[in-house]
This record gives sequence, C-alpha cells and structure tokens, in this order.
Amino acid sequence: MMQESGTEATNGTANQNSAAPSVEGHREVRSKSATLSSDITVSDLVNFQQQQALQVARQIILQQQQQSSAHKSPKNNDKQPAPQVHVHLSSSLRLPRQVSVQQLAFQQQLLQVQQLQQQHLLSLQRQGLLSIQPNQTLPLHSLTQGMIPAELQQLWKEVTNSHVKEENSAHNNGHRGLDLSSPSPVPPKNHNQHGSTNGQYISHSLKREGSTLDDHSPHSHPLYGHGVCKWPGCEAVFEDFQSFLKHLNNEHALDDRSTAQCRVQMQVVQQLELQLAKDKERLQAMMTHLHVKSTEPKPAPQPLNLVSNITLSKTAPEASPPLSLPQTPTTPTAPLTPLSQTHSVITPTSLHSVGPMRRRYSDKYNMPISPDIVQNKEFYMNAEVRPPFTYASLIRQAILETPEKQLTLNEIYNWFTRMFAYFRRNAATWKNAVRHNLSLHKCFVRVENVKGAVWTVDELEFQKRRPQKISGSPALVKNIHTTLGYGPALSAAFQASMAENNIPLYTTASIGSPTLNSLASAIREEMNGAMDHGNSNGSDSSPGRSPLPAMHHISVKEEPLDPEEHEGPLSLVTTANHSPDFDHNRDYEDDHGHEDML
DNA sequence: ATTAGGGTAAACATGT
DNA sequence: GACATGTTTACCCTAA
Repeated sequence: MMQESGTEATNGTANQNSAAPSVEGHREVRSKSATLSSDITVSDLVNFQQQQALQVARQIILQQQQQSSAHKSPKNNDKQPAPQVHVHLSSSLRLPRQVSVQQLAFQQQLLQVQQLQQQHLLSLQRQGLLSIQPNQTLPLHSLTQGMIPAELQQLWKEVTNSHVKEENSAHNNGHRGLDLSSPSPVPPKNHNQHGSTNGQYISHSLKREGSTLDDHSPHSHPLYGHGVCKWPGCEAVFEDFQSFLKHLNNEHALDDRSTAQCRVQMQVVQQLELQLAKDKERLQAMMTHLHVKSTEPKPAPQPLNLVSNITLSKTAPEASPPLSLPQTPTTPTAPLTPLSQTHSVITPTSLHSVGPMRRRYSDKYNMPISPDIVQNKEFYMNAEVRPPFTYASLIRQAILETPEKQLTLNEIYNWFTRMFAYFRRNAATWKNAVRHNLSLHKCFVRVENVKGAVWTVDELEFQKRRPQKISGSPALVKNIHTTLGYGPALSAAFQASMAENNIPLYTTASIGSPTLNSLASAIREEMNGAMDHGNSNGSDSSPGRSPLPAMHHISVKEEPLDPEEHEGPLSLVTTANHSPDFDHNRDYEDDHGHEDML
C-alpha cells in the first residue's frame, strides 16, 4: 500500500553494512576514525618536533666539533685517534655501536621525553582535543620505536662522543671527561661514575617541580631530586646536597658539552612549548567553533559506531534542539577525538547499545528516551547501533514527536528507519515487532481516521506500565548510581567500546572522562527530573527513572504517578523535536533481506 | 527456581 | 493473489 516511502538519501549506504551492527560496526568506525586529521596532525607535530630537535642538535654538534677540532689537540686522547672526532657524523654511524653509559642515559632521557609527550598527549586527550588512531594504539609508538631511538640516540651519541673526546682532550688539559671512544665500553651503570641513567630532563624544565632554576632553596635544586643529579644524561647519586653541588660544578660546569646539552634541552623545551601553543590554539579554535554553531553542511552520513560517531548537535539540521551541549567552556572536554571528532552527547543509554547486545535491553532502557534520542539523534541516525529502548518506547516517541500525536503504521515505520540506522535493515523483523507492540500494549490506541487508521498513545496507560517496571528499576537505579560515579556499568560498556576500538586503556580514562562527564550530567539531569517531577517524562522509562532504590521500594504497587508530573522534559522535548525535515526522509527501505540481524 | 518484561517468529485474519 | 495492517500465541532471554 502506498508507502510514502523511500526517498531517504542515505539508503544506499545503510544496507551496505552487512556486518553485525554492533561489533563489526565498531571496527568499521574505528578505521574511519583513524583517518581523523587530528591524529595526523598530532603525529606530525611530534615528528616534526623530533626532527627539528635533531636538526638543531646536529647543528650544535657540528659547530662544536668544528670548534673543538679547531682548537683542541687530538693527541690528548690516548685511546682514540683524533680523526675520529672529525668524522663523527658520517663515520660514527658505521662505528660499532658501543653501548656507552651516555647512550643509555640518553635513551632514558628519550623515555622521559616520550613520557612527557605522552602525558601531554594524554592531557590533550583528556580534553578531547586529541584523537588517537585506534589502529595504532598510540602515535607515540611510532615515535618511540621509530625515529627517536635510532636518530636521537645517534644524535646523543654524537653529542656525547664529541664531548667526550673534547673532554678527554680537555681532561688532559686539566679538565676531566670520559673516554667513551674507548673500545672497552664503560660499564653502563657507571656513567659519570655513578649509577644508572636517569631522565627527568624535560620533566624538570617543564614541570619544574615547583621551582625554577633561580628559585631553589638551600637543599632544593631543579637539577637535584631524590638524591639524584637530574642533569640530562646524568644520574649521579649523592648523599647530600653539598655533594651534588660539588658534582654540579665539576661535572656540569660551563663547557661545550654542557652548553650543547643545554641547547638541546632548550630546543626540546621550545618544541614542546611550540606544540603546546599550537594545541592551545587549536583548543581555542575548537571551543570557539563549538560555541558558534557551525553552519557547515555535515558530512555524508555514514554508519558509524559509538566511538566515532556519537551524536552531534551542531550538525543536526533538524529541529531537535541540542538539549545539552556536552561541556561547558571550562571543560574542554568537548568530546572529541577518539570518541568522535564531533561533539557528542553520549547519554547513558546510548552506551548500552555498545556491544553485541542483541536482544532485550533490561529495564534500564526504559528510561525516557526523548532526551537520549534527541541528544544522540545523529548518532542513531548514522550508526547501526541498536537503540537502547524498547519498541514501545520508540513507538511512543515517534508518535509524540508529531504535532498531531498520531501516526499511521507506515509512518511509524518511516520514523524508525529515519531515526535509526539500525532499523534500516531487517525490516521484516522489527516491523513485525512494531506491529506486535502496537497490538500488545494497551497504551497504543488505534484510531480510525479519514485516511485510515492511526496510532496514538494513551499516556495514562503508558504510565501504568511504569510502576510495574519500577520493581525492575533497581537495575536502572544501580546503573545510574554507578554511572554517576563512573561505575562499572558505564565504564564497562565504555571500556568495552574502547577495547573494541583498540584504544589503550589509559584512553578510557582520558578520553572517557569528558564523555563520562557528559553522561553523568545527562544522568543527573534525568535523575533530577525524576526527583523533581516524579516519574516525569511519562516516557515509558519512568520505572527506570526512580532515582533511588528507596524510592522504588514503595512504588511497586503504587498507582501511576500523576500525569501532570509526566509533562516536563519529555513534552518539551518531543514537541520541540518534531522536525519537518523528517517528512523528506522517507523510507530507508526495506527488507534488505533478513541478513544476519539480531 | 520463579516471575515479569521484552524481543522474535510466526500463524492467522482482514482490508485494499 | 499479493501485500499491508493487525491480532494473537509461543518461545526465548535477561534481570530481579
């Protein structure tokens, strides 16, 4: 019969996802997210930074070597012929790699640098500013395993070797130094006559651990911590501060090596600062952008999954008002990256759709769907993720979204396909379920109309279901509570999602935080609503709304809440939500075979 | 172990 | 007869 169907533009793509909606879908999205520009940018930035540091360091070394070779006597080196000093850049590469102490030290410094960078990246991620390519776990890997160890280590070798040689020369001239060029490697742990390597290098320059170079108490020095000299590459241990000072003056006096190290350090710091500045700038731009609704056309809808595609209010052209922008300006957490490059508003329920959850959602899914649907509208529209709502809830939502509060069966179908990518497949299955629910639940009333029959919602009936569900709501309540505390339920779902996407654990915290915050906010909202209006919303989820266990203990057999109280949020939402544009989105048809499906 | 709610499948009826 | 719409039943699963 007259299907007003099918003009949905996105149909084509909708069916191409033969993969299971949940799991496979995630993978797909993951790979997509991997192409996010921010990933590349960050990676490039860091690489660039490294390269620049190398470049500068090399220059420094060259200069120094030129200088040293110009005025130092090669003969002073009893173990290494002078010429070696002059060929460092080229021939040193061919020299057998001797694991010098300084190399080790430098390696550790590199680790420190990497850690710092990682921290930086993590902080960016926490702010939702950085996205990690799921497939690469962490961009840092490429840094730490690629160029850094090789090139930087080589660089450091060059630095240290040249200095050592200089020092050796100098040593004979009254200075002291290490003969690293000696074929017999110095015991790795005796660098500078001391223990193992150290790092702290950058961490000190950046973190300063509360002090500055010129601001240190008698027993506090930026280069001295925990009894260890924190000069880059030095990890000398000292019993007391005085010893350290002595060491500092002797070992790290103003000489070429120290100067070079200092320059390298400066360069590193500059690069990090540069990167920080850039990231700050980016953050600013992002925040600005987010506060000024974008008018840009949204990218072609693609089936995405939770991770890369959670809703965006900004791009939603429809009426659905962004009930809540995820974050306040103070929380630059605007869910970005890994999770999505768009500001997502992941509401609690949406998380539940993550994973292979196939059948029935527990009572917790009876939460009012309006806010969730509205907030995650785009997400559901694009991601083949099963909405965490019962058919009854969805049907009701569909009906209430219309001005007339009534829909024909076919219109309900259309709403489903329009609003949820998930329902663009296996139509026979879910349509049957829709019909089944319409008939089964008394809350759905069939009304004969001029143009046939339409379905309406009997809110009272609908509400009646609530109390019953309340008995089952403890789950929801518990869920809410745990969620508020970033508890097991949520984090489990979230972590599962993360795991799904190969996102390292730490990202769960860093990335998740913002999102979780928004989740918590959403939930709080919901809870507030429940508290303030009882089973407000009247959405079918009311049972779930009972915010506290104590509350539903008494409600199992309570009579339905006053309808009045159900007005609130839901009404507003549903009313505001109605989007005319929907009329243009017809039919994502239709029986794309029953493929795999549920 | 039981119960209730929900999802899925399917048989069947009716109308177009 | 095919299809859409509706109703009903049965079974399964999950959570309480």
